[in-house]
This record gives sequence, C-alpha cells and structure tokens, in this order.
Amino acid sequence: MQENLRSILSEAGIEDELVQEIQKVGFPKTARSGELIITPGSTSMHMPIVLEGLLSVVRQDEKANEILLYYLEGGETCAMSLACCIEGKRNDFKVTAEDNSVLWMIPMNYMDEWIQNYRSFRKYVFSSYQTRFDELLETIDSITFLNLYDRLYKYLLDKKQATKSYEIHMSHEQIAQHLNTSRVVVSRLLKQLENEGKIELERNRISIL
Amino acid sequence: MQENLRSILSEAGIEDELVQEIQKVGFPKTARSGELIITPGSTSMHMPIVLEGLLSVVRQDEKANEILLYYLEGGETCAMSLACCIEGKRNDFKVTAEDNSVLWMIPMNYMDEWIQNYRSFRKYVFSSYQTRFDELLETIDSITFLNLYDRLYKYLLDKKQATKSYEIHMSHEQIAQHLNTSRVVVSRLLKQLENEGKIELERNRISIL
DNA sequence: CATTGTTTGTAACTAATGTTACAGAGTGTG
DNA sequence: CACACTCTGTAACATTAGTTACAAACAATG
Repeated sequence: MQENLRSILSEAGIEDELVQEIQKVGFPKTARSGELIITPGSTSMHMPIVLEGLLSVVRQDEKANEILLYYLEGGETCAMSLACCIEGKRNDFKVTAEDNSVLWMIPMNYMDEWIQNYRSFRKYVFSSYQTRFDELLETIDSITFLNLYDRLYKYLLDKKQATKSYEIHMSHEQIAQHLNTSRVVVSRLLKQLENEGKIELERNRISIL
Repeated sequence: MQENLRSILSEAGIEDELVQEIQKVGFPKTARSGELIITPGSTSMHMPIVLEGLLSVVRQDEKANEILLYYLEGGETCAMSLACCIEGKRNDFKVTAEDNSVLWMIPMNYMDEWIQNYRSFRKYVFSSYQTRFDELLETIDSITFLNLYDRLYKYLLDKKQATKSYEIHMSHEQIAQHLNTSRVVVSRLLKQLENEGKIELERNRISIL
C-alpha cells in the first residue's frame, strides 16, 4: 500500500521529501464495494487519494433524486474537498465505493503549507481541480445535449473504462439512479441496445460487445 | 477604473503591494453589450477580472447547441482560465458581455509566482475555483432535477439577481438558447408565468413581479 | 407611410420520457 | 423444495417537451 502511494505520488511529479511527509501524516482507509464513504451534509477534514478501487461521486436533491457526477479512479484525488473544508462548508455529495477500495487520507491542515512550499504539489492540486471541473462539464454535456439512449450507452462505456472490464455488475435500478431516470426506462433502452447488438443482458450483468 | 480594481482586490483581502503589481502588469479591456469576448477553441493567456458589467459563460456542443453555465459579475474572476492556460488547453467556452463591461486582464505568467508568495492571492484563486465549481453544480441541479417551467422561472430570477434589475431585456429566442430549448417552448411557458401573475410580458422585455 | 425584418402568440401535431401495473424468471435460505 | 425477495420484460397510458406552420404585432429604415 505504501508502495502504491509512493508510486502514484512520484508519477504526479511530487518529490521524495513531500512523499515521505504525506506518508507520515496520512492514514489509510478501506471501503468495501457498495459502502458509503461520504454522506451529504457531513464535513470532512481530509483530502482522499484513491490508491485502489473506484469511487462514485453523486449529487442528490432534497427529494433524494440522484445523478452521477464522476468517478474517482486509482491514483486520483478530489481537491474539491479542499475548499469544502477551507470554507467550512458542508459537503453536497454522496461518495460510494463502487469496488473494494483503499484510500489515503491527508489531514487538511497541511494543505496550505504544501501548496506554498512545493511547486509540484501546487500543480497536483490545481490539476485535480481542473480534472473534476472538466468532468462536470462533460456531465453537463451529456445531460444537456444527449437523449437518454445515447446517455445510457455513454454511461456503460464510461463504466467499462473506469473498471477496465467489459462486464458491468449492476441492476437496472442502480443504473437508473445514476442517470436520474426510472428502472423501466433503463430496461427498455437496454433491451434496445441488446437488439442492436451493442450489449448482452443477464441478471445483474451487462456485457459490452 | 483603477479605483474600482483597487477596491475589488482589497475587498478580497489582497495586500497593497500585490494590488499595485496587478495594476502595473495588467491592462483594461472593454466590451459592449452583446459582444463576444471568448470563442470556443481560442487559447487565452490572461485571467480576467470583471470590474463592471456582466459576462455570461456558455457551453456549446458541436452542433452549436448551447447552455448557460454561469454569469461572471462585477468583482468576480474566472480562475478556470488558469488551468486552461497552464495545460495549454483550448477553451471550451463562449463568453459574452451581457452588458457593457470592463475587464482587467492579467497575464498568466505571473500567476504561479503570486500563488506561491501571497497567501491572500492563493485564497482568492481557490475561492474563485470553488465558486465556479458550485455554480456548475447548481446548473447541473437545475438541468437534472427541475422541469422546464421551473428552470425558466429560476433563470429569470437568477438574471434579475445578476443584473440587479426587475426588467430583463431579451427576446424569447435568446432565452431559449441559454436553456437549450426552442423559442416556441419558451413563449409558451412565459405566457403561463404571466397568466399566473409572476411576470409581465412586452416585446424584448420581461418584468418580474 | 410602405416595406422589411424581428418578435411574439397560438394551434396542431410528433417524439421522448415517465408512470403504473403485472407477470415471470432468477436467487438465497431454511 | 417451499417461500420470500429481487430483478427483468413488457404493455398501456400520461405527461412533458420539441416541431412545424402561420398570423399578427411591433420596430427600424429609407
């Protein structure tokens, strides 16, 4: 695990000195597939780095409708939690482990110092901000410019990409929640995708062809 | 104008020394209402601060469909353009002056130095990032969880807020573009809002009651 | 004031998505 | 294997939003 963390950080261009400090002040956190990691309304004091696994970041409205914003994959971090903490604001997300996952949690109070002292860390944080921002934009694009059929197909392809697997193990109901639509609609469109030879359907499993 | 800039920056907690430097290396740029300031595909080398007026930031797809992402009001900046520049990426936005506006343009190459040396500037930039991010989330909320009727009404109220005026001077066609729908639909819903006593309609003008 | 172009109102229709209801297939457990 | 539970397929229908078409009102201009 320590090795994994080290290689992720060096890859991001962070110098040994800082890597060691991150190892020293942070701590690991594991989550099993399906586990809720952050609930809306909570205030976290740590910035997580995903060492292994996959997290989904979901937005909720007051009626508990949901929409998937983006995934956090191995090696990625969510600098957004920074501001959420700096300004003492509540968290507006729901973060779930989509797979068995391992995170490295860094206490927020080191952030400002590191951003000041390490150009590489500055780059790392800004780059994370930017990546999340771009992903939000892509989400907006999908919702705004695509119809449900295309959105669903894109969703499946994105999930394939994120899990590096051609098989998706989810129920139609779960997919419907990520897209803020109903199970019936998802079943209908999945069947259409199957008829067009793009996927194969089984119980709790979708194979992408 | 210099006075305006100074008061905006001090208000943001930036010390005199840096304010003076920003005044020295930046330059003003004016735009008349309706003028296109940034087109998709361009790469800007400056971070703009809005001194006066109002800018709209719009996302476009390849078929020139559009959706309003957020406004930039007087005193605000768009730190996003930072990363757009750092990573040499193309701009994916269309920025338009919604009013006669004045901007202060800061060359990007000073950013990293200032972020390193001035805690206040660091805060300013991060806070800008966060504000934009929150606005994107609100946009996603609207698109995802509201029907068009509510979205339209919220749009009018937001515009009122941004312009500090109860009168909106736009055609139905322009509103339709910001919401990525058609003029006919907007006219239909506006008429409904009027019948319900929430607004008053005239040619090129909507009054919010 | 005649002409032209823009804006708005409205009807009639189409398409996309959401909802309700129900049946049958698959899975896990005692 | 009997039972309970979850998941999927499908039909019928309701609602929302998009499209086409046309007329009338308004504004700008020579």
